[in-house]
Amino acid sequence: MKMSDKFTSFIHDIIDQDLKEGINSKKVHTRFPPEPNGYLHIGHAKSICLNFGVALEYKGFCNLRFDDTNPSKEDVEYVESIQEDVKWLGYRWDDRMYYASDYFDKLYQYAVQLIEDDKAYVDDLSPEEIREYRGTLTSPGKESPYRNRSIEENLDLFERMKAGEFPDGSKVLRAKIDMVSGNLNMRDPVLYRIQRANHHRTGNKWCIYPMYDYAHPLSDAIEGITHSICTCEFEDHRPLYDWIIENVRNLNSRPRQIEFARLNLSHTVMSKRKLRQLVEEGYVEGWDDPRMPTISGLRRRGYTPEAIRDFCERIGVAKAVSTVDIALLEHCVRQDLIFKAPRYMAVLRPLKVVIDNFPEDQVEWMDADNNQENPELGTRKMPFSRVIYIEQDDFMEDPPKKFFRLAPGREVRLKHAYIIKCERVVKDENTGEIIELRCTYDPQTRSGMDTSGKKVKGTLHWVSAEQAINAEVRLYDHLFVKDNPEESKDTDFKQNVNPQSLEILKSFVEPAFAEAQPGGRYQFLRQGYFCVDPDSSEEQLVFNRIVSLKDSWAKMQKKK
RNA sequence: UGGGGUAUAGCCAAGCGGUAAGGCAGCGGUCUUUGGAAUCGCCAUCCGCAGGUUCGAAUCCUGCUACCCCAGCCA
Repeated sequence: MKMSDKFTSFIHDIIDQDLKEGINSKKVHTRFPPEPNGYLHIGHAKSICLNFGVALEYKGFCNLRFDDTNPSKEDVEYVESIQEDVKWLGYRWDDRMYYASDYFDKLYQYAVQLIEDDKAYVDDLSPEEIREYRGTLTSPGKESPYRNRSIEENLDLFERMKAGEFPDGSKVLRAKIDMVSGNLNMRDPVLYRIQRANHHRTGNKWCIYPMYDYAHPLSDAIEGITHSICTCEFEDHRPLYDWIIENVRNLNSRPRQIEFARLNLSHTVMSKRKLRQLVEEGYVEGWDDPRMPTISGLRRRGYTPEAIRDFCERIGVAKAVSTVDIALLEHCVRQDLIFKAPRYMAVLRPLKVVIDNFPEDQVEWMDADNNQENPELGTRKMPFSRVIYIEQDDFMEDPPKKFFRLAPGREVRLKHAYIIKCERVVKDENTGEIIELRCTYDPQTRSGMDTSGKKVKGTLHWVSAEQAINAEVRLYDHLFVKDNPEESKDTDFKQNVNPQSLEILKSFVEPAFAEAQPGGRYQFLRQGYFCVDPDSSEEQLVFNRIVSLKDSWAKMQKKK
């Protein structure tokens, strides 16, 4: 998609058509309807961007509605985190935050109406019996012996269900539709069940609760929703959705359900059940672990709302089952941060370098732009002195041909400073391990000066030892080693957890980081984008790697 | 013996009877005081398969095939 192209999809086509035909007074009103039973993830972000996005594009509205019809699974903890996540993504619902539970009274009245119209009945069959009577995918169901109770008896029984006269599970209210339908959802679906549970909003007022299939279309109609966008697994619920809308009297709006394919992302899992397992079995540290595809995890990792919105736009909306390459998500955040993030220096795996011809107690403050490509981010001073650190990877004692970095006898530029030459390698006598490098610098090559025509192949980042700040750096990688962790039905996805998804380093960062605040995002020059973690304290900065920079050297090495 | 849906490049995805957009990934060049960024170029003679209609088909018709969803008093 060209970035200038207007975002479009089959959903836009449907809306355009409805608008053309003047359906629903030519308004567009959507809703994002999470059940408050877990944390939101990137798949929900797709739905949020779609629903709020469509409303914005058509100058309509999008409601936030909690689908809280099953008190045994839901909790206020989740309604709070969901609001926070939607807000963080950049969407506003103003005063349009609702709960399906707001409509419990109305929903009850509508049910009474259906009974009066002989379209619903109270069934005494047990859950097991209902299942048996439902038939199977390939064989028809049969009608319940209670299906033909009189309207009066149904009315009485339903009222007594509500009054708490019957034990949990002993009776249900069912729609009277068609027990031989090829669509199982139409085989007299349950509308209400008896469940004594404390509801997070209505407390103990109710002991009967409506089912999703009943509550959802009616909630949509009550709110004047015009386009009720959901995922494909609800496609064969649509006839029931429409049946409810058509058979409840006096509804003044006709919402239309439209289905799209849910998001799958490579190298991760998306189902609430699996994410919960990762948390509970200790594969990650919590729902907001930076490796999690949850909104809270991505936020802590350092992803921006802009990047996530851009991602949701780029992946498009369609109905085919698909798995988006996580590289696209990573591309989006690099793209967003490229001009926004100050580019500072951090040496992740330090190697000591002594510059022998630099005066012992001298500190020279170098001018450094904060973002070469965005002058608006200003400049800072970087101390340069006799002892500095460079990256271990930036030195090789016996380098291959294409290695452009430091090696014995070779010269490289230190970004924002001087060109140095490696004169000598100092090793531990016993282990042979490289302890430090002795180098010399060329005073004529200070950054910005005429470098007397001197060209070097490589430019390194560095940190002056004396002024360096200690930091913990958390390097994150894909949570799973396989692009599809659930390769086949008989693989346990946890077998594919990446044992190297987190690497913790003790690093040195330049003094400019002294002012860094939790949530702050930076580019560590030549390495990637990093975000200050809330675990940071006065004593210790903690950084999360959001994403690495593209690295063609690493790629070359990998190919070999 | 059922019902619903989907098939266009490695991954997404436009396309709506006039001769295959775009993005990501990949590959190659230029440039570069980040092996980053930027920039230029390459990357489907072909649209799940087989027939048919048409001057002309990814688009229409017929028949296959593959994959996904559905038998909660979950959503």
